[in-house]
Amino acid sequence: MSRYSAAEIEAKWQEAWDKAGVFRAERSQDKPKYYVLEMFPYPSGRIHMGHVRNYTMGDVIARHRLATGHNVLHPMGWDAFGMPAENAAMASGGHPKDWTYGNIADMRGQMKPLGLSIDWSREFATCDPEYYGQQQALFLDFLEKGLVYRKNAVVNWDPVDMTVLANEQVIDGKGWRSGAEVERRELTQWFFKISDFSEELLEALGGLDNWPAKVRLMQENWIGKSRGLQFSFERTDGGEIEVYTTRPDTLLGASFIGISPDHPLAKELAESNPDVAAFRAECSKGGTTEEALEKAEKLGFDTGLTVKHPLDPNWELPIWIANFILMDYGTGAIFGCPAHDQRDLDFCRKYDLPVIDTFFAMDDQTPVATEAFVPPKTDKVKWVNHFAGIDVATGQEAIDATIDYAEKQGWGTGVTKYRLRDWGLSRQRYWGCPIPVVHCESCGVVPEKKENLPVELPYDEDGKPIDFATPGNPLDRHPTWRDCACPKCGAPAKRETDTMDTFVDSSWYFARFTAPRAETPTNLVEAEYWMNVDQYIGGIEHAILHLLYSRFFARAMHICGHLPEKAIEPFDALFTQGMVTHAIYQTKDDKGRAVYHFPEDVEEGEGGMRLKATGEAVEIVPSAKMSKSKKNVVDPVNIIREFGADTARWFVLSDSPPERDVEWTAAGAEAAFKHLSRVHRIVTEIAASDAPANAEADTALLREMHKTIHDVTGGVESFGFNAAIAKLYAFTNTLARAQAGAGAKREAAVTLVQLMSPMTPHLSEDLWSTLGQDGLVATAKWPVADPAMLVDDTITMPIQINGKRRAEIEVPKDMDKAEVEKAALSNDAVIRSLDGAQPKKVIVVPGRIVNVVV
RNA sequence: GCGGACGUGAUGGAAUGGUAGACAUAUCGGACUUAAAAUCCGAAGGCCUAGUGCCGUGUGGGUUCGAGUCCCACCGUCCGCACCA
Repeated sequence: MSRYSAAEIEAKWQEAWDKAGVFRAERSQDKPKYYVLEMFPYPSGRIHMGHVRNYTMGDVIARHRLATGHNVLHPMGWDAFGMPAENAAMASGGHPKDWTYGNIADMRGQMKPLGLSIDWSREFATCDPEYYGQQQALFLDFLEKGLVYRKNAVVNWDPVDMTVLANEQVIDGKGWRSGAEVERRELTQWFFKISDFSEELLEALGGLDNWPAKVRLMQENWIGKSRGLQFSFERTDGGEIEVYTTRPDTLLGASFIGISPDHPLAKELAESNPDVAAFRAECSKGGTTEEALEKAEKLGFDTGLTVKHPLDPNWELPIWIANFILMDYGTGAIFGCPAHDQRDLDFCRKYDLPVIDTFFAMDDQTPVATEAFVPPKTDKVKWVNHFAGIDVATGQEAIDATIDYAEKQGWGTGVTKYRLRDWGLSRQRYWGCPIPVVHCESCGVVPEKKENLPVELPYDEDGKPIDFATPGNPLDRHPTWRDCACPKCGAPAKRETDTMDTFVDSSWYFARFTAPRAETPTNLVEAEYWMNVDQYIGGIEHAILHLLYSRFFARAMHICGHLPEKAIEPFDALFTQGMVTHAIYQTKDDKGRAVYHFPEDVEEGEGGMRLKATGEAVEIVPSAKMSKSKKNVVDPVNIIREFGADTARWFVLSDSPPERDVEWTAAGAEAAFKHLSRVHRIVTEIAASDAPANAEADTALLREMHKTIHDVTGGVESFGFNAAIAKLYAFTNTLARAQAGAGAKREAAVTLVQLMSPMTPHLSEDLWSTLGQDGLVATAKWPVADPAMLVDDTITMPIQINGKRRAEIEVPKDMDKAEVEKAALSNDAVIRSLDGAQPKKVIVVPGRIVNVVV
C-alpha cells in the first residue's frame, strides 16, 4: 500500500500555520467573532484518547468557523490545582508544583502534534500566581458584595490520620489510607451564596436553547424548586418544632415527627441524655455523600417527647430522631406519613409505629401493607376527614388546596424552597488557591489587602522542603507562612490556611481566556467582545456542578463589574461528548483474581486473543471507559507515531455519534489510516490526470459533490461528525469510480479535501497544495452547495399499501400530489390489492412516500 | 436510595413520524500476483413454502394512514449525587 508519510506532512503544515499565525485571535470588527472552548484538561501527565476526542471536536468547529469567515478564539489552558499533585508528592516525594508544571510541559508536548487550531499565546494554568491572584481578587470582591460567608458544615473526618477526606478518599465508609471508619465532623468553612440565585439559575435555564435538554433537566432537578407547607407542631412539654413538607395533603396520615440528628433539639437532648448522644454518634459514622446517607440503614431513636397534631389537639405524635433526615434541607424536621411514603413506611414497620391509611378513599382501595400508596397522577383521590371539603383532587391540586386550607386557618404558610445548597469552597489542602483572609484576635476575619495579592503558596518552609508525607494540610503547620500581620490593625495574626475548591478555578477560566494577561480578573473591553463562549464542549459528568457553578460565577462577576451583563449565561451552546472506551483484556492469577493486560501486550492468536509474551489465552471483557487500573488504554502518542494525528482525529470522530461513547479498536484505527492513504492516492492521481471531459459523468459527479457539501456542512454544524464522515467516505467512493473528466474530478477533489480539512487538517493542507490551490486550506473559504444541484430530476417514491411497502414508482421531482396519486393508483401492485374497489384513503407525502389505505 | 440518559445485523452505527440497516469494520467470493501483502470488483439481517413472501430496531401495551423515532409500563446497561477532576 502506498502509505503517505503522516509524520512528515504533519510537522510541515503545523509549522506553516504557526508561521502564518492563522490561529492567533485578536479583536476585530471586520468579522463576526466565534469563541470555541473545550473543557480544559487536568495535567495528569499524559493526554488520553478522551482528550483527543474532546479537542478534535472543538477543533472541527473552530476550523469550520474560521473557513466561514469568523474571527475565532480557541484557547487552551490547564486546570492545575487538585489532589493528585499532593498524592504524588505524598507517594513519591517531590513537590506538587514541580510535578504539575512538569506534567503541563509533557502534555503540551503531546497535544501540539494533534495540530489543533489553538491560540497558544493565551495559555495559562490555574496554579499560576498570576491566575490565582486574580481569583483571590474575585473572592475579595465577592466578600464585599456579601456573596461569600462562613458557617459550619460537615466534612469526612479520618480519626486515625486526623485529617479531612474528600468523598473520593472514603471507600465503603473507611479512610483510604488508614482504613479507619470515617466520621462526620463539623468545621467552620467558607461558602458562596449560590442559593441566593436559585430562582434565577432555574428561570434562565429556559433560555438555554442550545444546551442539551437532559443537562437543563438535570440542573432543574438539582436546584429542586418545591412549594410546600411550613408550620409548627406544638410540643406537649412546651416549645415547638417547625417542619416543612411538600406533601401537606398527607398530614392526616402523620404518625411521627422525625428530626435530623443535627437538629438543635437533638443536640440539646444529647447534652443531658447519654443515649441520645450515643445515637447521634452512631449517626455520624460514615461518609457525607448523599448517596451514603440515603443508602444507610434507617435508624431511629424515640425521644419520648410528643407534639400535638395541628388539626386535632387531642392527637399526639411522638418525636423521633432519624438518620435519614437532612439538616440541610427544609427545617431539618418532618412529619412521617407511612401510608404515602415508602421510606416512612419502612421506618414505621421497623419501629412499630402506626400506619394510618383511612384519610383518603379510592374506588379499589386496599389497606397499606408493605408498599406505600402513591396516587397515580391521573387518578382522582378523595380525601376525607378534615380535608373532606377539598374533595376530589389530583395530586398537585390537593397539595395546593391543603396549603390554602392551612393558611386560611392561620397555622401554616405556603413556602417555596430549593434543594440547592450553598457551595462550600474551603479545602483543608495545600495545592489550591489560598483563601486571602487573615484571622486576627481583635479584628476577627480580615480580608487581605488587594495590593498584597497574590497570597502566594509557599514553595518551602524557610529553605527546608515541605513535608507532604504527613497527613493533613502542610499550610497549617508552616512555621512562617501562617503567621502574619493583621491587614487592619497590624497586630500578629494568622493566615487562613484553607485553600479553595478546584471548582472555583474552573468557574471563570473561560472569562480569563478573553484577556489572559490582564492586571484585573478580566478586561471589560475584551470580555465584551469575546464573550460568550459560542460553543462549549465537554463531558456529561460536568452536567451539574461545573456548569452550575460557572453560571453562578458569571452572575457574581457581573455584580462585581468583571463581566458585562450579556455574559451572565456564559455558554451560549453546550455539547456533551461521550467517552472513549476499549475492551479489557484479562487473565486470572492462581487465586482466580483478574489480571489486566495492555492492548499492546496482546495479539490475535489461535482461537482468539493471546498474550504476546506467553501465548496464554486472554479473556475479552466488553468495552469500558479507558482507565489505567484496567489497563484498557491506548496512548495517543503511540497512535500518532504509528499513523499520524489525522488518523487519530478521523477515527475518534468517525465511528460513533459524538454524544455517545466510542470504542477504540486497533482495526478501526488501521481502517481510518487506510482510508486517508486512499484519499491521498486518489487525489494525487487526479492532480496529475488530463482525462477529457465527459458531460454526463461530469454533471453526475458535480451533483454528488454539491450534495456532499450540503450534508457535510450540515453534519459539522450540528455535531453530526460521524454522519458527515460517512458522507465523505461515500463521496470518496463516487470520486474514485467516476468516469468524469479531469476538470470535474479536480473540482470534486478540491472540494473533498476542503470538506475533510476540519477533521484531517494536515492531509488536506498537503493535498490542497498538490492540487495547486493558493494559500492555506485552513483559511480558504468554505464551499457552498448550489441548491439547484441538490435535487435529481426524477425521484423514486415507495408505495405503501396499508403502511407496508409494496412497490415503487419513478416520478419527476416536481410532479404534483394529484398526479402522483394517479400514478400510484395505476401501479400493478396497487391495482391487484384494490381488486376493483376504491381506496379508503391515499396519503401522498411529496418527494417521500405514497400510502394507499384499502 | 434519588436524578438523568441509552438499548437497531457478527461489530461501530445511519434513518426532519415516511423504502430500517447508509457508511465503516470483521467475514466470504472474484480480479491482479509465482506467492503473499497492498489494491480493485462483488456478496451479505433472519426464516421458509423462494413469493417483489413472512418476520425483524431490549420486552409488553398504546397513539397514527404509517413508529427505530411519540406516549405508558417493565427489563438491562451507563453517568451524576454537592470535598475526584
